[in-house]
Amino acid sequence: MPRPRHTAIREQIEGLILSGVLKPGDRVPSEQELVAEHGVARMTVSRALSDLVAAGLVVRRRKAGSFVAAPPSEEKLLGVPDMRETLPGHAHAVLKRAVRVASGADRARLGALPKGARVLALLVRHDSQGVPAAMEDRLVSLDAVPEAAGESFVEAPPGTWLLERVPWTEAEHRIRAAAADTGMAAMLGMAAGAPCLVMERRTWRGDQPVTAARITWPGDRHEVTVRSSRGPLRG
Amino acid sequence: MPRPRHTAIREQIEGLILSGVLKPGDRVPSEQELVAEHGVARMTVSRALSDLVAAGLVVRRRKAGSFVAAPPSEEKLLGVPDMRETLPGHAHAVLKRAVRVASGADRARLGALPKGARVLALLVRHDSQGVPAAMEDRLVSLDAVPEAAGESFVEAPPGTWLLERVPWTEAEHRIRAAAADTGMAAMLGMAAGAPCLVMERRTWRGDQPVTAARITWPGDRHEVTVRSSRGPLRG
DNA sequence: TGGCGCATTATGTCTAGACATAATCCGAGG
DNA sequence: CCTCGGATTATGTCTAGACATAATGCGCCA
Repeated sequence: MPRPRHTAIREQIEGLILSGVLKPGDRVPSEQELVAEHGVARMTVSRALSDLVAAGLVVRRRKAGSFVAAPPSEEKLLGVPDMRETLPGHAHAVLKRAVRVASGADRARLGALPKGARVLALLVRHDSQGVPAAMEDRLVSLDAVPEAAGESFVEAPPGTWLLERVPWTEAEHRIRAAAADTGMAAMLGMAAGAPCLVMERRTWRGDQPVTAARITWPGDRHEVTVRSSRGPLRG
Repeated sequence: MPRPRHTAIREQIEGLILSGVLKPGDRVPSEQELVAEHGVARMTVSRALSDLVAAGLVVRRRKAGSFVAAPPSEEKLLGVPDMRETLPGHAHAVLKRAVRVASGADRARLGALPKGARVLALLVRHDSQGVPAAMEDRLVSLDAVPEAAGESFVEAPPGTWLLERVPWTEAEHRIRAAAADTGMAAMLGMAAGAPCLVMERRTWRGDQPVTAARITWPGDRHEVTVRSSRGPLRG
């Protein structure tokens, strides 16, 4: 079958959003404009926009128009709540911060990077009411997010900061249990060898790696929740 | 706005699928039939069916018709692979099997059950190439799945068996790290106190609890992977 | 009996209209 | 300057057609 026209229209707008040309809150072309641009009936562009709504990339408001949707909260991405929202009395401290040319190990964590690409490496401790709650060891590709090089991450922790700025297309989480080594145990105020929940999260924009984070939680202080549902749908 | 007609049509079919009247592989009414039944234009029922396809409840084949989709594999539910597919040389053994009236503890795990409801309690060990790989402690509500009472679970482990038969609408996973107690350590062939990944999965059909499983993996032999993506969409 | 090709059929996409509805914009009146 | 209400506008839904396409299955022919 020839490629449906509504698919072409949808992909054009997807491209604008995922490439960053259109940012959250920006207006996307109205039905009228798309009808004129592509020379199709209104139902056809309506279908394209409806599909984008279903995918969560676009929100539409009568009379106002169609807009790029805010990216889903980390909460929705996986049950991993945004730390600032969930941990009571959350604070964080940036323990290390370095910009460097990606090493072999960095490449292994982030995936295919161009030769000589620079990365930002961060080590952050998250506290809840003065008690250490998690350690975050993160790499950010400066190819994908150049503006991260000038960010101190004092205001917002890197997870939150990135999620607000960088549109992503793909995310992977790997969760395992591990025993705390002595360094980790000291930083988290727990016994060496005690069980920890280790989560590695990687995100991509298209084929381009964006960030890789390893977050370690004391096993007795945290759990990850994932909820999924199958129909009835929104609507 | 008055309730859209395509929504009413969609929900009618959703109801047939989720209530179990239509099972995976069954034919759903054709566009023609729905047009005649509801007195609407074909595009309207087409929209309803398209939404069901997007939700993964229905698959459509030209000339053949529309059919109830096979439920997603456990693989897709969460990155938790179906044990039979992923563990090389998988075998399982039912260690305990009991039918009883739900106790207070059973109620706490499964959620709201009618008074006097019966449950099936199972304890299953999963092996990979002769080595213990996981312990599964599961409750099944016999209100939701009466046919489970007569099933031995020798052929297929309970997770696989249930997934093939019971349509679900909601699933929740909680993942945490814990130290193995002596009993668990003995059954899994690991040291007491060693880290384990504990996953509790609960599923519902509508408001009705279906099953609750607690699966314990040795921390060094397993990890859970979750992948999510945001557009480009299928199609 | 067996295999091939074509008619049939259900879905997939699209059009050019129509009316409904929510929300914004803007002007009139206070 | 502020507020209320109506005109405007973009989206939401729907119709009655149309043509395209894939796949089934039947009949024809060997």
